[in-house]
Amino acid sequence: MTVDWTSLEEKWRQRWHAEKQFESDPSTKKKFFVTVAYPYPNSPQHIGHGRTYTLADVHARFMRMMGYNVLFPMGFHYTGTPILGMARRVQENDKELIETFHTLYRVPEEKIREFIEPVKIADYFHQEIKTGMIEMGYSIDWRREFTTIDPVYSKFIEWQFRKLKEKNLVIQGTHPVGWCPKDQNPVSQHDTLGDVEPSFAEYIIIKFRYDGYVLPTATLRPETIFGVTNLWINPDVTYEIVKVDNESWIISSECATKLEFLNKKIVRISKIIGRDLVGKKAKVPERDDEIFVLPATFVKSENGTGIVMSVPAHAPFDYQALEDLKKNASQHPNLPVITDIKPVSIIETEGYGEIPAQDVIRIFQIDNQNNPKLEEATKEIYSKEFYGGKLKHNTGRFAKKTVSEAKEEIKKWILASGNADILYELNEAPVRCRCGAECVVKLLANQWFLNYSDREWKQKAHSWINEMKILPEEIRNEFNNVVDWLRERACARQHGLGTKLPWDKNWIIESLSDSVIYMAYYIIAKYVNSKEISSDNTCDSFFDYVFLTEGDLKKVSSDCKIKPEVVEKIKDEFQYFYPVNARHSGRDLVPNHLTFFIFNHLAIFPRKCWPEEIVVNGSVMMDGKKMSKSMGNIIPLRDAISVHGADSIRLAILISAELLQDADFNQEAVRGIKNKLETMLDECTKYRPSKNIDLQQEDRWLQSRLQQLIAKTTYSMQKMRLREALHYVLYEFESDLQWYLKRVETKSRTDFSGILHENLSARVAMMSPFAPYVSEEMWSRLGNPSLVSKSEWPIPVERKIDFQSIQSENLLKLTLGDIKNIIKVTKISPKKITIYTASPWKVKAYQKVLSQIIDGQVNIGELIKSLITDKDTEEIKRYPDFVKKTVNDILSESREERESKNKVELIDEEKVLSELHFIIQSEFGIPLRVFSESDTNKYDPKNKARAARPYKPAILIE
RNA sequence: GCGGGGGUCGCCUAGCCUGGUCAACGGCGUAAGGCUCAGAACCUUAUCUCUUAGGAGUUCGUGGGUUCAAAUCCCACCUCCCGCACCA
Repeated sequence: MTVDWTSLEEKWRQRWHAEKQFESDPSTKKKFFVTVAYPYPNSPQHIGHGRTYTLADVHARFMRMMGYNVLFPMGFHYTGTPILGMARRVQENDKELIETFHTLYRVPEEKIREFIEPVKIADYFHQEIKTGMIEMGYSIDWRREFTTIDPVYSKFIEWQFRKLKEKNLVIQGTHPVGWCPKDQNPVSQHDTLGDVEPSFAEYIIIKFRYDGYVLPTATLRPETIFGVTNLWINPDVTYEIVKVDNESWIISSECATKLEFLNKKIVRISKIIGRDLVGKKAKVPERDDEIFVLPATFVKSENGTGIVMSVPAHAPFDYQALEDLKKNASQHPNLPVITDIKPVSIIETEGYGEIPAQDVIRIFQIDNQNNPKLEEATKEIYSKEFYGGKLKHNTGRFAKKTVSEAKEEIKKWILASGNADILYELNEAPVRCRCGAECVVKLLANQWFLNYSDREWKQKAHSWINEMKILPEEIRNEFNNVVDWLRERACARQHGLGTKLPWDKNWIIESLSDSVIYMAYYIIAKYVNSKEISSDNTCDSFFDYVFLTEGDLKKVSSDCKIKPEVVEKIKDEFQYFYPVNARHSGRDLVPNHLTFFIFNHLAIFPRKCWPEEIVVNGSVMMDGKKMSKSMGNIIPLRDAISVHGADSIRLAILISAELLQDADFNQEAVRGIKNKLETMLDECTKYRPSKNIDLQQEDRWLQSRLQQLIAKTTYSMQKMRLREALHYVLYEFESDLQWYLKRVETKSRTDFSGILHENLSARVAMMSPFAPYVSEEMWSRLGNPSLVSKSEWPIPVERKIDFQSIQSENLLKLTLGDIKNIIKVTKISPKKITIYTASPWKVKAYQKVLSQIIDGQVNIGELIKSLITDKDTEEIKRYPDFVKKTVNDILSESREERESKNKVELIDEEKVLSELHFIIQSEFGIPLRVFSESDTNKYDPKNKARAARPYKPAILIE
């Protein structure tokens, strides 16, 4: 039978919708508030996105069945810059992007044309993603939907930021960014040609002085000031004399431009050619001596200031330039000093000699200053010395410090005396903006930051992280690490969609900062959507009242012009649903969003509203490979749904890995699951409830197993070990069913329909959070008029577990297995089979051994001793192997099994095993006889009976 | 470099915290058989090596150690992946 998944899903979706299944309002029930990080609508969602949402949905559905009033809402994060960049690219007719919209995302032509407007892009993918979520069967309360550019949301964010500012957690500072001088805008990766991330490094400008002028050099290694022997200047470059904040600097003209963007006041005075400076003497700051300015061709005007300080002992370029100069000393008759210049070693590093620069130059076989390998040599020595180097005695008070710690101190020291400054330099210059202009680094003045460096705030975050529930447990430590290294974070930018900073309208609140407490807004959104409140009503006192229960109801009501009962209702709803009970997200959000989420909740809300639990999941791989556009292996979720159906996808994603692992999605697995579901669905029409049958052993067994499976599945669900839970529901149930059917069929029974119905019903109920659509269908085919998503999660009943039957059926299975094994190994075709159960004294001995093992005694010698002293079991002497084998038998079973056997005490093996003849008869068509080892009249031609042990009968096959 | 997570029987994965349940779950793949006109699907069985009696041997990145007992605990090493910021 083939199933029409599309219409099956549609049918149940409509019923859920009609019955308002997932809309939740405050009630007298316990609540459970589960949220997921909302999507950024700049593309349709793919299988990978589906994982987090599916996980959260399963959680929501499970808790609903456990009797909670579950709220699972969804919003859309419009704030941010990527959509802006995309709109610009559409306007510029970017072929690649339009092609992606066309073929991969299948956006209609007329829509693409609208995409020059950023909000249209967001709106389009918003609807696309929402439809996908509905199709996936997510049990979302859509009345609470919103976007982050809704006016009321902005009011809410303004409130949030005023609160943070009141608490001094928003501070102001200066911050460098990649910048397009033409667009007058910061640039990120999306804005550059070739999508280069405009990264930059901080250089320290060190001011050497000559004749009233400053000769600045830029370096990454301020600590090497102690090893400077000379300056390098390019004799052929024309430098500029520039007034920089009341000093006269001699720098390249490129450098002058860079400085302008770093908020320096620049006045260009005149020019000077490099060679005119050669041979001059410059004063070294912080050192009471002078050095010569020497010529070098490796010096480029576009790098740094165009002047370089020379540290030949530790910088390969400098060493080589000096060597080159010495070789050609005859060409510089006016510079007799050059032969006297010697490298000054100031850092010692394991693996290097006195002059590390010389060492690397030898290793890299470099012979002149224009050799490209010098770059590599420089990098190597830099990193080795930075992490492993120590400053020598000739570095004053910094002696003996490691380079990594001294660097920062020395920088501060020189800066403090006014002999240094800071220059930012793009790492991979030139970086070009999409508009074509070359990017620079701009120092944005008065940038706003969230002060995650705040000691007290960090402390608070740490202690809550240690207290809250975090799944999986392994990730808790990572949160603590993040809190430790987090520092000030820019929380506003100058372009993008979003809310303006309330006290400084030039800034827009950045997207990772306006998405940290929005779960509270889901309560508000319902009333915005129902038009009961609007942005005219929502002032700070309203939020104070609803979220913090601060202020006076009457005053709030008149301030906001909302009826007091409405204000009160909203407040009560918030107070009912908050805190967030579970927040789900991918692990990529641990170092940012999830941690900010904790920080901000602690800052703004009272203790009772702090989030209770975070659940983190890994990502999804496609056939073992990372998903990426360039690999072309991104499958839009909606495409996958139309091919495989939502349920199969949900199961495939969840069953392939535990929480934190990357899940692998592959087509074969999905198909397998789909077939399995179809078979199961078929089964659900076969069985009907029935009463009053005579329960046989296998019936009691199946019922007991059901209880055990319910207990195990429930436990796994509570730990969010969904793979494991699914495993029980899909596979362990299956194998139990298989055995049961074999048993009843070989016994030619016809009265078991009710038993299977009971079993299947529980199974379907437990499957419904995972595969909601098909479970509804199964549920209804099993004869239930109501919805399974509204049903109760099965409760395991311990007293329904009959350990006797469990042991009995196990004995049958094991014995059957042994018989098959013997037949396989001996390759005989059996004519008849005889089974011998162990003598009563062996059973006694077994029980003694078992109970002693449970008490922790595994020493075989001790066990034998205690058995011999007991008259009932003294016969053990004649069977030296018995104890060892029995101990092994017992140890090779689970603790559970042992306990269970210990509880049962003894089963009548002879009686149990006689049941086996049904199966033997049906499978081999031969007779089976059972004797006790102690039966003196037994048929035992090969003397096999003596090998019998409890739970391990002896077997004779002829 | 710092921080985090891995390396398991063809592939993907579970087990590791709390040592004996482990030749190690399950899925995929492969092979044989059943069902079928045939196929798909489904079901059964097998899938480290050896074995004419239910057994034995060698395995869980490598090398040591602890223990009656180690995939699991400890130490060292090799190796792969991810994050390191103003970007969602």
